[in-house]
Amino acid sequence: MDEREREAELRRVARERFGWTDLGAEQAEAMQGLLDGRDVLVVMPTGSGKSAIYQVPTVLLGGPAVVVSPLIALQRDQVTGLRDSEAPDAVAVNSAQSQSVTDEGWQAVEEGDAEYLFLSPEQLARKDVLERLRELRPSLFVVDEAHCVSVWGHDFRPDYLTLGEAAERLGRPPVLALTATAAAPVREDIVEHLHMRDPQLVTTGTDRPAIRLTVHTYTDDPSKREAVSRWTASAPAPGILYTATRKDAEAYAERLREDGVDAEAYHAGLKAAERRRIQDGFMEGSPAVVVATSAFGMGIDKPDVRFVAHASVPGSLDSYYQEVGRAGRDGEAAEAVLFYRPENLGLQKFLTSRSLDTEALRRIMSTLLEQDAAQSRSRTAELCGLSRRKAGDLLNLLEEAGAVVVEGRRRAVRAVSGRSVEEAAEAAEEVFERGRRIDRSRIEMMRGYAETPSCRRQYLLGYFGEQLEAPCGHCDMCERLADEPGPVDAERADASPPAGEAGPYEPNERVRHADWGAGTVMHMEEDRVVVLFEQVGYKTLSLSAVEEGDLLTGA
DNA sequence: CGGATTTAGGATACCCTAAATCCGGTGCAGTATT
Repeated sequence: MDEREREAELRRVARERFGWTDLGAEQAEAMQGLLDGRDVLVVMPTGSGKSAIYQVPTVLLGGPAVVVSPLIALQRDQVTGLRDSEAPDAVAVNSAQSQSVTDEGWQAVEEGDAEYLFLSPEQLARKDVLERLRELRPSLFVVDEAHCVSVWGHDFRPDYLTLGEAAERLGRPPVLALTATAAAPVREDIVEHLHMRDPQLVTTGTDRPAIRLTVHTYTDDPSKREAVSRWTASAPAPGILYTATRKDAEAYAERLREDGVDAEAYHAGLKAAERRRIQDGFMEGSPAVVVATSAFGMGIDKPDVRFVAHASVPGSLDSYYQEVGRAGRDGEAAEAVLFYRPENLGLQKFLTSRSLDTEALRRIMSTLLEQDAAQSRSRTAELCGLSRRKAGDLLNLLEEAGAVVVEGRRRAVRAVSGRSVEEAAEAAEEVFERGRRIDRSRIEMMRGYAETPSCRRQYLLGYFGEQLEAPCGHCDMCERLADEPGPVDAERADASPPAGEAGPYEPNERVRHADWGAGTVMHMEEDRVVVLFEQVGYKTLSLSAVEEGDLLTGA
């Protein structure tokens, strides 16, 4: 079958089984890649039909799709959605449902009555689950919300880092990773940890032009709180106000209710039933405003959210834009307002300051070196007197450092010979430190966005590796510069070098720094350049200093 | 890292200031307890 016939097949299935008559070019491109047996990384905004990309090809490939989904609530929604349609059925395997439901689910897939199987990464860390999946001969391995690999894998949910092994264990079908936003380091993490091979990248672009970007800066806490409350109370609902802590979520929600706003707090400290009630209510229109920690939002696809405000800075532009992206999905005007105090970055620094048990790291390495054969992860934990969780974290680091390899059949771990315990431990420590440096540099990029003297959107898109040629005209900086009397406004808001007079560096250009090594130019301003270095993360350099010291060379 | 709260201490007779301490986000799964 040639390419044209396959596309016709895809369109036919999309129409007949799913009722979709208009496949987008990017959707079709990604589906074709999968049918060709390729790995595909898709970066597309939520609501643009990412799920279709695996749902349609699964029908043609003749084997179920294994879909990794981070939240049980999300799995439930997707299963229900597919059951209510003409499309093939779906089932989920997780701890929140009874054993009998899970058994029926497995059976349905085994008998061909269901084509999609939703699971968490934790399920895929289980030997029995992998074994059963392998016998199903899955046709696709799909990772939904794939940025979680990078955002959660390194500490919060380490099983995200072993999904690549899991895919291999169950027969290594084509791997599809889906996410709405992913800057370069996040994409690299996804590709590396899912063991993707020469993945095809399909993206529709990150920009959401209808969202107006604004930052308000405050020096003291009380005036910021007052401004947040007032602004939110008068903003057109529905909307989401993000806070950094649970306590703040409660406090702002209460204050807003006093001001007559239909607002409720949402965070992971609430009972499950309460959370569901608030989320469902928000979808239906009440509460009109949800005041939430980062716990709120994944899987929320409400088209008419009119604002997403942040009472405090998040720890990265990745998180910020992920949250902002929940506004204005209907394409109508929406507001993204950040209430900024530089001091609030301190909390984010705390939250990213994990520590490393260097003693346990050495213990694992020396124990593994003493073994004749590869050991399972849990056996390794036992031998070293560590919890499975902690040993797993450390093994992930050692693996990334190349000191430990995972052997196919049992996912068993073995120390690479020829390296001393000390060398291996130091290599793993370096991997850890690199992660910490990158986390820190992400916080600095968040600061950079809040403090940029030029167009916010240009800064934001530059961070995601996309270039906006002219200032957007739809952010507070563009508007501020336009309001000030003076010559040609657009030109003044445009901090990038004038056309025809190209700056010394081009976005996406590879460069090398004397101390920081290799990197990629992400964003240019009149007198500064933002570079993403592989080893130290994002750095903002002054162009004059760079030129004087001859700090950057082409790579 | 910074904000909120508690504790200690000095100076004065009830209170104020400074230092010390604590706390902060995201979910799965499996186990113990009603």
